[in-house]
Amino acid sequence: MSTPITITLPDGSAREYPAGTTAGDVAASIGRRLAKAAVAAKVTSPQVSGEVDLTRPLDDGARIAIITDDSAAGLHVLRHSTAHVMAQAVTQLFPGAKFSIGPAIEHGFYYDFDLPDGRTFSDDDLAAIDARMREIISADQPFERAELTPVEALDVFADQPYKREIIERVRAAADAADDDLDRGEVAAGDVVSVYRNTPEFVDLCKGPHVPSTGRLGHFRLQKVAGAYWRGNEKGPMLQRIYGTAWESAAALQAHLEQLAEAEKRDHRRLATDLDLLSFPSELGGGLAVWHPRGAIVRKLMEDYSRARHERGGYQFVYTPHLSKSQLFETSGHLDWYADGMYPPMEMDNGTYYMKPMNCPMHCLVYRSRPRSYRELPLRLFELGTVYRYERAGTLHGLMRIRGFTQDDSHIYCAPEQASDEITSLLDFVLSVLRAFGFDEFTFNLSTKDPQKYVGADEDWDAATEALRRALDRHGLEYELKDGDAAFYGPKIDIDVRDAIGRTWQLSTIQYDFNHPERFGLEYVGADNARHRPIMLHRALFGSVERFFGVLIEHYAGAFPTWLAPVQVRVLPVSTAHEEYAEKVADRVRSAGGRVDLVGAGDPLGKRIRAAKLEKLPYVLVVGDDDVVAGTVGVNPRGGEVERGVDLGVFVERFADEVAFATAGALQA
RNA sequence: GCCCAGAUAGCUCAGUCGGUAGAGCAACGCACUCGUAAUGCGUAGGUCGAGAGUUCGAUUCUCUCUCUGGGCUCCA
Repeated sequence: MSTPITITLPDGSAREYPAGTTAGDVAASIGRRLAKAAVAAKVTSPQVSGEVDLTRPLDDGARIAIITDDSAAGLHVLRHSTAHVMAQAVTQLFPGAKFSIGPAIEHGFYYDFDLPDGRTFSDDDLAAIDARMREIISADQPFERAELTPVEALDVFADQPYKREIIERVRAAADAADDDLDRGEVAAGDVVSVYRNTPEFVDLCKGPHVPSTGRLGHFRLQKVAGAYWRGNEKGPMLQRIYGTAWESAAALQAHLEQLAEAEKRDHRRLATDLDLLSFPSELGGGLAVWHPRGAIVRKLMEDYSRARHERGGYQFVYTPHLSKSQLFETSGHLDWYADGMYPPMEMDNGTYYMKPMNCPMHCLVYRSRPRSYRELPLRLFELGTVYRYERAGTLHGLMRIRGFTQDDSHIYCAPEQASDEITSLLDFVLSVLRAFGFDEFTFNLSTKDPQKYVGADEDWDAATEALRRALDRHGLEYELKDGDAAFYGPKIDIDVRDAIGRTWQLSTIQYDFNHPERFGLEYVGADNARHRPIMLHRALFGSVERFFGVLIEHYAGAFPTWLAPVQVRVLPVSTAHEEYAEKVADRVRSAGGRVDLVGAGDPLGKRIRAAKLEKLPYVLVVGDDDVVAGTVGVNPRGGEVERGVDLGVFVERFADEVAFATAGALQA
């Protein structure tokens, strides 16, 4: 027998094992539960570093951590392995199918296929593929790893052109660093790793995988979609199947319920159900009309925004929706975003465009007269409606729309003021978002896209530094998004987490030294010399329409009382109580409440039900007792019914609740 | 823009193997006058998304367009 090897566990303890021991053996030696939950291992040794299969023999001196199925890394392995099973099922059911890539993604996996004769998948096909996958899982096929040279691998995948292309690319590009897609598919260097399940089915893959298909099973195939090979819209369109996979039936079930919950909250459905707005096809895609119920919420959002900006030292401006092309030539938008703008309108004295952004117009306001350093920072605010020609396939309810209104501000300041301004801006943004019920945020710092930028590198560096400093001053964690900046400068984007854990990108703070340059903006400094200001673009809601959509989903249509289209509904028990009900409604109305009344035509239970389906914050039921005592029966949304509440007491409580919610705007 | 799937009453959906359509809810009317999530009966409501083709006849089959949904790509 060869000499034993020493393995170090995550707690620092070292154990001895016979040579040839695998990560799976180590897991088994620690405990049955661990062995059962193990899907792969993370190993660091002189020879290997990274995630490996449980079946891989360990080297002497290796440090090892078992990856279990409920960890992020473990789920990734399960999903990736399930993707392989799906590919095998498809190649069996559709002879001649070519398979390309099949990674694990958040919550699941997908795999892209090219079916013979341009065939496409149907829903029936999905059911058949699902059934075949379950057979493969029952067969408990092993995932056997092999490492090949690229030449050998090309031979193995002789009839798989996409796999060959990946292998060729990896072989050709020693600098494959720019191609994450491919690196996920094969091992690094000049070794190509493959995983074989059966004599017939082998797939190119970096691994690791579960030891055998029997380890899988808690999955569901979800949908078929088209997807471009390598994401290139000029390339071939492949057939993609998405699925979700989890470590247990319970986790799968929980995820499916989460999806159902998200569907129930879909703002497009709720907008129809609650009569908030609609997208008439006569208008064209991505254009909405606001019904009274939606419009009142929007008005409240905008009123709140205006009140906050007024107190925040902003000055309000208005600018038109159209401009001659010259403006967008000056701003650079026609150079960079002509494709995203509505087509030009030729008119007698020139070419006009719908505005895709407000900033060029605001620059004209700035430039309308000489500016002094004493005016800076100059904060211009506008609820400015812009139009962008979003491609037809990208439109999505209020979330992606062609005409929308930005709560848009451009702050002109001296470069040395920028850092302070951004710092206080962050406070302002978060305070407004909190007022709408969001309290978890994530921050992204987007830096220069080397392919798409204007301006000097030193300016970019200084601007990025100013943003970074502001984030640091707040002690905020942020993610660096390399290359995600706008062409004119770096930015901070703020995402919020909603009630069911989804994140939405809403606010943005962008640093721009380019527009002031292009528009020749200046101010006279204390030194009596001319200086160039910098400009901060910022939006809190981003788009009022989109923000409204997010609010609908966040609250599932049950808006907080201060935002609810109808806050209080009064229901007389019978017609005899209608006169008193009118009095109650008047009283609530004069306290500023949005109130309505539904007479006793329908049974009370039916009227209550209707009010609940409309998600109204308060239903007031009034009957004989109330007429006599001057009270109301209060049925609050999500709470217990309270009979005999004094009308004055209810009105006071109600007014307090609304005042508290909007306190941020009312305080200085 | 590309791939796939759709579009029937205000909403959710059924149906027509080619002979111009039906339910539930909503609306309206009548009766009921009721104390906290669906009272009963009745009435009305549809160019079956738009246009063209095939056919004696098209909502149904074919094509084009528009819009919608899921993806891809894009997103100042």
